[in-house]
Amino acid sequence: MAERNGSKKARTAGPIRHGRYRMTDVAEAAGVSAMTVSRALKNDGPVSPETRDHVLRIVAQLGYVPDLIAGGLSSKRSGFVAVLVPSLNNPHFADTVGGLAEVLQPAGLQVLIGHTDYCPDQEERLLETMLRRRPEVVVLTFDGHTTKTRRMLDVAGVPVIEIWETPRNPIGHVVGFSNRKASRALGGQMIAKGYKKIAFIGESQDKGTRGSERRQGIRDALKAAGLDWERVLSVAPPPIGMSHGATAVVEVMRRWPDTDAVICVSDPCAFGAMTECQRRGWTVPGRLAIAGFGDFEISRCALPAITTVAVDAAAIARKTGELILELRAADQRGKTLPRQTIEISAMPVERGSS
Amino acid sequence: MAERNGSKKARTAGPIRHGRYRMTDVAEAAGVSAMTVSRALKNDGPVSPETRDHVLRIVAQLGYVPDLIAGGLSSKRSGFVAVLVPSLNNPHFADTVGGLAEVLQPAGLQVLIGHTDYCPDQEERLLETMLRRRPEVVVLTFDGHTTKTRRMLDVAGVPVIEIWETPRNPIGHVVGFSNRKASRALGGQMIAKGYKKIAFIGESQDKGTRGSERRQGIRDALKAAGLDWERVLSVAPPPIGMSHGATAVVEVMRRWPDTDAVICVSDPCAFGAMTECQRRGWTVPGRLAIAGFGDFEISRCALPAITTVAVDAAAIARKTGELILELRAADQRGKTLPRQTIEISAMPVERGSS
DNA sequence: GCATCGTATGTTATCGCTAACATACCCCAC
DNA sequence: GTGGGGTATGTTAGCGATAACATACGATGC
Repeated sequence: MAERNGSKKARTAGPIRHGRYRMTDVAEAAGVSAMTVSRALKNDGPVSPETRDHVLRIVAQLGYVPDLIAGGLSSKRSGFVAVLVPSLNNPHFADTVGGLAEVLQPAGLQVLIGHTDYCPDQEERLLETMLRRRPEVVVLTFDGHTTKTRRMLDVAGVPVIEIWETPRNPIGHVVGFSNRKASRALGGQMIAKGYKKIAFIGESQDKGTRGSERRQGIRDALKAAGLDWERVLSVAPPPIGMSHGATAVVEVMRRWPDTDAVICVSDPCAFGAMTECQRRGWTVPGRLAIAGFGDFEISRCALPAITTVAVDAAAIARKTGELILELRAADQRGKTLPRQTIEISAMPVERGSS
Repeated sequence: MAERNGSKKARTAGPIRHGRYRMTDVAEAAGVSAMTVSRALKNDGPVSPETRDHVLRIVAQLGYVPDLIAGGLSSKRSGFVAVLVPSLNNPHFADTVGGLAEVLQPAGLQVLIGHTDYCPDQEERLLETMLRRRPEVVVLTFDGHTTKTRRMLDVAGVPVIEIWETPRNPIGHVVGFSNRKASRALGGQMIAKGYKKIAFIGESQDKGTRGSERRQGIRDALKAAGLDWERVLSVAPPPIGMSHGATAVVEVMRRWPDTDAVICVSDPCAFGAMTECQRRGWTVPGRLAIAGFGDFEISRCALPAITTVAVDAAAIARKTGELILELRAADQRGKTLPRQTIEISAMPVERGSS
């Protein structure tokens, strides 16, 4: 591949291999000014259809790819949306991120993804890194923010959306639901079915996480019904998976042998608990009822299917995407939107495991 | 929050809310030049320790966040690594992306993630979008690239790493394994155990995907053993999940009632098939043996545990990360690395389901 | 027929940072 | 004491695009 940039002084081959051409190269080849090329590419300003077509033909011919780093510096619009999730390896967050990306792509926005590993300090570090890219919106998944995190967001003056929970003390907009209330509803349903010795398997060091809210929701339900609410086992820091559920359920039965139902902080954990029961010959739901949270594919497919809380996860991505586009449109007109709180549905679903 | 940028002419509040300060603001406050601030922040050039500390103190005090858009334009290093995966909602790819991000973060590199939905055209579109950000390395998950995709990569002159497969016609570096060979080994093992009527449940329209390689691997094994290799069911376009496995296994038994083993393109699919068998009272592995691919958590936890192919997924992320850092270091010294092909282990694991 | 307007294009001046070069100063050797 | 070489800093000139302003020209109205 010969160097074709002879027109100007020879360019050094820097670490970024430049898409061979710059906008001025295209302009020269098309016999117009760079500004006209810019307008033709963005299809916004006034350009005659013939000029536009001509320019685009040259662009295609050369294989010119515009440089958004330069464009962003000049236009002051990075085209980035920063999205922080606790973990990518969680179908819910993966779907949320994927859904968001799909909504934003047509609008020319790109998602910058980061995962915090459920650690506020990691969130802080990651956010700082991302703010250097001047995102136009920041999306956070409720995770207990540090003081510095809040300060950075404040200083940056960037719109913030918190999702997957309705935080007590929100930073900006919210698209989510109350994990505590949803969990309480699930607990209420189990109690209504007649279970009386209900245990909860959850995560340790879960300050600020959804898991902590869910634990409290179950406790709320048990207390309200006057039942024993001490049967809480905190296994390990989030996220806990199937194998944690398996070991935890054994521990629960060792500590509180008369337990008749176990509610887990999430579906994978519940699945692990259930298979361990089956392995040991404890029938589900005969000897022990099981419930999870989240309505993952595995809960629907397991045998028996697992009682859980179904969250309208697709709606979170969709509504968040729409809100981002609105925020951006408002900003373009120099306005700011008032704080929005969008409630997402999360309902218990009774299945064979309870 | 009052506007504090009075020093120069009043700045318009553009769509990107500027972190209040620019490097010159910091320089002014510290009584040094912008260049010194830049050097202090990057900790590379010659700066006296006292100056450095002083500058960093001012930076912290003001809450200054450097602008990488401007920095990237000037230095010609975007700090981006573009990573394309078929789907985020797949524990393997999620872990790969997560692992990569962790390796690259300390080096100041940021991952730009995109998902292709197993569609070459989407890959092409996504790649074009990403190339506008001038990534320093592009990571692709083998997926059957379009001609234009290959051309764009060629023109961009950016190093490419293909992962999770060893493509026949690689674009650049490779970190992966042969899905076909691994699958063939699994098939061989099933045959050795005595299964004779083996069916395969896979994906339709799977050109260029790992699924297609796996199907061929099973066929290779069956042909080599002189067994019937026609029992192949292509259910739906990738990715197929648990529910597809469930419906497919029923269809397999309807078409070929004497089938004694079913190998699925992936573990979730195998799990779905297995639970459906159990639901119908077909014992696993008594009536029907089941195997999957990938060694997902679910295969280890299911009852019985599912025979599968264990891929050293963590190694893919680690080796790819290391290769990226090497490529970058080489580039910094103006060199290019010769094409690397790094082989990852992928071995059949026999479990209770077969 | 001339002022007025709107459309299509070009010109200029940044955007915020860093590479490359320039300078100032200090220390040491001979 | 003078030259050479190092270290710490400053100055200048872009990086490649776009916003904002300037211009050219044809159409329209009276």
